[in-house]
Amino acid sequence: MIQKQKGCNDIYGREAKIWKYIDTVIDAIMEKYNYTYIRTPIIEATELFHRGIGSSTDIVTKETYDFVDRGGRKISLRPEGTAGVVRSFIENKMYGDPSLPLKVYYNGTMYRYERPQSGRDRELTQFGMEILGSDDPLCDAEIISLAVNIYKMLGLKEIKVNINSLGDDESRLKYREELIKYFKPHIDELCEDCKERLEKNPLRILDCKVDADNKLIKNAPKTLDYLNEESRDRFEKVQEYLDVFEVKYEINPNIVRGLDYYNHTVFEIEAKVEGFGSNNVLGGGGRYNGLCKQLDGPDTPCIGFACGIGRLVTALELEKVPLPIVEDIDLFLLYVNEEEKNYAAYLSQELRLAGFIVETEYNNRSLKAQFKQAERLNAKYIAVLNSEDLNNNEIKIKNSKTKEEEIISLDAIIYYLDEKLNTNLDDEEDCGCGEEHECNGNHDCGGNCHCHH
RNA sequence: GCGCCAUUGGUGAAGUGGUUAACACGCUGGUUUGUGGCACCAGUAUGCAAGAGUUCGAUCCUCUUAUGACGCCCCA
Repeated sequence: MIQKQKGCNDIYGREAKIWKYIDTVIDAIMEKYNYTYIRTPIIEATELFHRGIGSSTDIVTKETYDFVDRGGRKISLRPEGTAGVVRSFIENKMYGDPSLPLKVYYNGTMYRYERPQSGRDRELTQFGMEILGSDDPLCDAEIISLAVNIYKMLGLKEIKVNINSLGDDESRLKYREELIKYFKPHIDELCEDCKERLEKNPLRILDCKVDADNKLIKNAPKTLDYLNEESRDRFEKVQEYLDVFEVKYEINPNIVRGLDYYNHTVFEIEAKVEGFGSNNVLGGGGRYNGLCKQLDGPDTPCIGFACGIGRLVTALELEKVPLPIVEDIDLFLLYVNEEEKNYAAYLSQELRLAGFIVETEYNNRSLKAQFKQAERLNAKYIAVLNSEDLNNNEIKIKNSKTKEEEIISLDAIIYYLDEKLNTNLDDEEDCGCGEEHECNGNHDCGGNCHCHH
């Protein structure tokens, strides 16, 4: 049997509905914030990622899917979205648009050649947004608050926002040096991984799990102490705007992002819900003012955010967030003979075009089996087509929950269903009492919803 | 790249170095029921991830590979 590739997933059924739902929420809110959708290729020149993300980062040196195409070109599957967006920004000369900043969002598949584990796959879907062409701290705050609002809009409550500032390149370099200077005399007190980090990526030592309680780390110099005045002012400004947006956040000096292109504001949003694996960061981002120039474009200040959809789905499920996912059908049409089957076919089309979710039997199974099928599909109503009834222009409709059965005129069926189904909907809608009561099971919340009836 | 555990039917799974791989659910058919959902009867893995090895004989032992789970590095 041919199996799917390691770390890739087939998404179908209920899970696929959740993914589609998330997409609709994202599209809706991004439209309000006036971000336009951008779609860039999944394959890019390998060089883009080496120059963009940084050739010293693990993500580029050992985690890209690389290949040489038939024309001898070095190609990589994109491991993240920003580099492609910036490439597109430059290549299409979007920087010349007088209406800058450009606000865009993407939503697509990324690939990283990693060992899969909880919350990490080789094929992942990331949604992300970028503002290109503005250095205004308001942009930083907007991106962070927008990210938070998306999580909120989806119904997540247990999230935490961590922010930090790496400062400009000058501050960042100086800090790095100070950090090495600080740890070097104590190298023997660090864990094996940290000894390596000291040269490679000293900032990561601060985030070490083994040495979490190490006094050395707690007393290490903080990024924020090494910001120059300008950087510090801008970080404070970002916080002011965040307060305006009423975003709750924490300053976490240990937030160090993995990609080389970040400077100034960096942030991460983590899931705090019980049960998440060790990878609990839902999304993160930051400012990358140097990237555009690095890729031979004009010096353009930018900021962005990216979020893994897979982890988002996990968070939604762990928090048991009620989702508006349709998992039942309105009507199932049963039949026994060919004449009835023809009518079932005809009627199903009529009712579908009238807006109802209608199913019928395809395999000529026994009536008993058809009833079971109707039950499996969660049909709200069941109609057994009967030649005699049909000749009398009548149809027998049964409510599968109450078991009430009615014989109605065929001409009235649309009106009948409309009334019945909409009545059911009304039961579920807000009735203003604000109380918590038992879920009527008509939607997909696993019985845990807080109905505001 | 490293580590640890796992891989039995549609599903959840029990199990043993040796004739017919337990049980449950599900599914299919039948009986009964004024048209299902209850009950009863019957059927439902020629195979225990793939390959190789040890053995008289392996699903159970060994090795390799693949995949899954989790963790490390790193990261969303």
